[in-house]
Amino acid sequence: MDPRPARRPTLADVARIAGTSTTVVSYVVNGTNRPVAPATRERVRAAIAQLDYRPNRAARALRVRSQRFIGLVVPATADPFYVAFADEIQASAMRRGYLTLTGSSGFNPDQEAALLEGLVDEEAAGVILVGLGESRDLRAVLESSPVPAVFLHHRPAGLSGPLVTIADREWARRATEHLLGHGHTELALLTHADDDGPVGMRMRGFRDAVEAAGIEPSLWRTDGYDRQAASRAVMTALEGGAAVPRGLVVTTDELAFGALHALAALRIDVPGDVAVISMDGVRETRTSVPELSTVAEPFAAMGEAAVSLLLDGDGDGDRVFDCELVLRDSCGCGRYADLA
Amino acid sequence: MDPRPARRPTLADVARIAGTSTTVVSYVVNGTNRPVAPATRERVRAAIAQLDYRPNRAARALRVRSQRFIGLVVPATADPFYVAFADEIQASAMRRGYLTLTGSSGFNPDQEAALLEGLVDEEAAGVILVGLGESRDLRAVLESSPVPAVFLHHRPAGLSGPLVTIADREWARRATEHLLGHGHTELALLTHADDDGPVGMRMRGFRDAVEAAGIEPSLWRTDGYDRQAASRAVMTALEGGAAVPRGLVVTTDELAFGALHALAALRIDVPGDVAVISMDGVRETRTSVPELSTVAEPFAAMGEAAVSLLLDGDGDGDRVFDCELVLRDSCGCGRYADLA
DNA sequence: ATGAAAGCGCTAACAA
DNA sequence: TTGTTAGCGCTTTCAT
Repeated sequence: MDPRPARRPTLADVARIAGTSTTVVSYVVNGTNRPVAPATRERVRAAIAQLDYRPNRAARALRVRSQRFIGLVVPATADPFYVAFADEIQASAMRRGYLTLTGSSGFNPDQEAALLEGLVDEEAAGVILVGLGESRDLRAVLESSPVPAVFLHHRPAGLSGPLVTIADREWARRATEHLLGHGHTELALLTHADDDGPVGMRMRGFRDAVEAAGIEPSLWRTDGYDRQAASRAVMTALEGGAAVPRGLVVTTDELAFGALHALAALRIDVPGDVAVISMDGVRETRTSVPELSTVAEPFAAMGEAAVSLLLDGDGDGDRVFDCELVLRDSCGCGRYADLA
Repeated sequence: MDPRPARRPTLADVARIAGTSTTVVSYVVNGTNRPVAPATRERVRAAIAQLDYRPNRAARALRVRSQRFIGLVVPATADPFYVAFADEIQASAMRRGYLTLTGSSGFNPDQEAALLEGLVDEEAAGVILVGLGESRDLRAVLESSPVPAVFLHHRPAGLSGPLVTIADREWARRATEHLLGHGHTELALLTHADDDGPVGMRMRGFRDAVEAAGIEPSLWRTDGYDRQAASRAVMTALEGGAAVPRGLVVTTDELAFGALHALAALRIDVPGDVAVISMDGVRETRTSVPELSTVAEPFAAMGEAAVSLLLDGDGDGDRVFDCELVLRDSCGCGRYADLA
C-alpha cells in the first residue's frame, strides 16, 4: 500500500559504487578543499546521481555539532513588521542552503526562552533574535550555548552579539518634523512602550522635534502592541473628550493601522482633520485606507545583513541602516490627495 | 572573553553520576514504558538536574530517524491568512514539544519543492502543507520519503494524505446569498484563480447563488494573489468603464483588502455605494476601513487538527470544519453603520 | 591522492 | 530490573 523506499542510500553505498572510500566521497560531497583526482571526482558524482544520494543531515550534525538551519525568534507573526523581516531572512538563509526555524513568542518571555532553548537543543547553526524584550532566562541560555546569535531591530540590555538596526530616534524626529512642516502645531503621539528599546527611542525622537518647535503635544498610550489595542486607545482618548489633534505621529505601522480604524469609525477624516505618519514601512502601508505615510526600513538589506553576520562570519560590529521617508495620503502628500 | 562551556554533559555522564547504565538513563529521559526501579529513577533524575543535562537531538535523530520538529510550507507569509494557520500550528506543535520549521514558497513551485526536500532531509517528524498548488516534484519528494504529510486548506490532485479544510463552495454560496438578501441584484465577483482548489470552489459557490437568483454577475479577475493585484484589478475595471456593482463578493480577505483600497481611492463608498463581503476571517478584517464582512474559518481548531493528525496519529480521514458568517460594516451590517 | 578506522551521543536488542 | 554492546551515517585524523 505504502511504497516506502527500502533505505536511503548512504555515503558507503556511494563509495562502493564509485569504487572508492567514504572519505573521498565525503570530500566530494562537501566540496572541502581537499585534493581529489578529477577522474575519481567524476565517478563519485556519477554514483551520487545514480543512487539519488542525499546526505543524512542528522549524522552530519552529530559530527560537526551544527545543523543546516538557523533559528528565528520574533515577538509576533501576526504583526506584518516582523513578517517582513522573517521573509527576507528566510530567503537569505535559503540562498546559502539553510532553512529557517521560525518561532513566535507572542511577547511572552517564557515562551521566548523556551523557543530559544529548543533552537539550541536542535543545534541550530545560529539564531536571529528580533525585537525581544529583556529576560534573564535568555541570557542564561545564550551564554551557556555555542550557538551564535545576531540581534535585529533591538538588542536587550545585558545580551551580547552584533545588532542590525536603524537610527530610530533620528528618523522619528524627521517624521515629526515633516508634520510640523505642514504647519500643524497641535500634535499627538500614539505609542505603546516608553523603554530603552526602539519604540522608546522613537518617542525621544518625537520629543526632540516638538521641543525644538516649542510645542506641547498630547501623549496617547496603548495597552498592547497590536492594532486593536491602538484602536481602543484612540477611541478612549477621543470619546473621553480629548481634542482631535491636527497631526498624529505613531511609533509603529501596526499601531497606526489601529488609529486609522478608530478615526474612520469616529468619522474623523484623514488627512483632512488629522494628518497621520508612522514608522516601519510595512507593505500594507501601500494599500491601507488611506495609504499611510511612514518611515520605511530597508527590510531586505537588513535581513540579508543579519544572515550574513551569522553565517558568513563577516565582522561582528553593529550595523545601522538608512531609512526612507515615504509620503502618502495619510499626511496629505499622497497621489490621491487631489481627488478629495 | 567567551565562556564557552567545556562540553555538554552526555547520557554517559549522567549514567556515571547516577551509578547506572546509559540504558536506564535513556529509559528515564524518554519516559518509555520500560520498567525502572523508583529509587534508580530518582538517582537518575538528580544526576540530570545536577549536570543540567539536555539530550542531544541530533544523536537521537540519527537513531530514530526523526527530529522533534515539524515542517510547515505555506505559499506566502505576507498573507495574513496563512499566518493565521502558521501561528496556530506553531502553538499546537509546541504544546507537544515540537518546534515548527516554516517555509514560504512565494507561490513558486520550485521553491516549494526545494523547501519540502530540505524538510525531508532534516528528517522533520512530519510536514503540513498549506494551500500548495500542483507539482510533479512535490509528489516525487513526498512519495520517496517516510515523512508523513497533512494538507491544510487544499490537497492538490494526485497527492495523498489527510486534508483539513472547510466547505468552500457552500460558504461562498451563503456569503453571496447574504448580499442577495440585502436586495442587491447587480453583483460582481473579484477573484484570482479558477481552478479545482478552494478559490475555484468558492467561485462555484458564488455561481450557485447567483444562478439560483437568476442574476448575471460581473467577473473581475486579478493577476496575482495579493491585495495590490486586487487593487489594480478593481481600478482597471472601474476606470475602464465597468459599472459600479451594488454588491461585491471577494474570494479571499487578502483580495478584499485590495478592493477596499481601490474603492477608497476612487471615492466609492463602502457600503453606501457597494456592499462588500469576502472569505477567510483573518484578524485584520476587524480593523480594516471599513471593517470587513467575511466568512470566518476556525483557524485554531483547524491548526490543532492538522497537528494532531500528524503527531497523535489519530485517524487519517479528512476533516471538514464549520465556519461563521461574520457581518460588519463593509456590507452595511456593522456596528458603525448608524454613525454614517 | 586515497583509505582505514575512530568516534559523535543515543537507542534498543539481547543477555544477565 | 539492569547492563553490555552494536550500530545509526558521517567527518576527520593519521597512515600510506
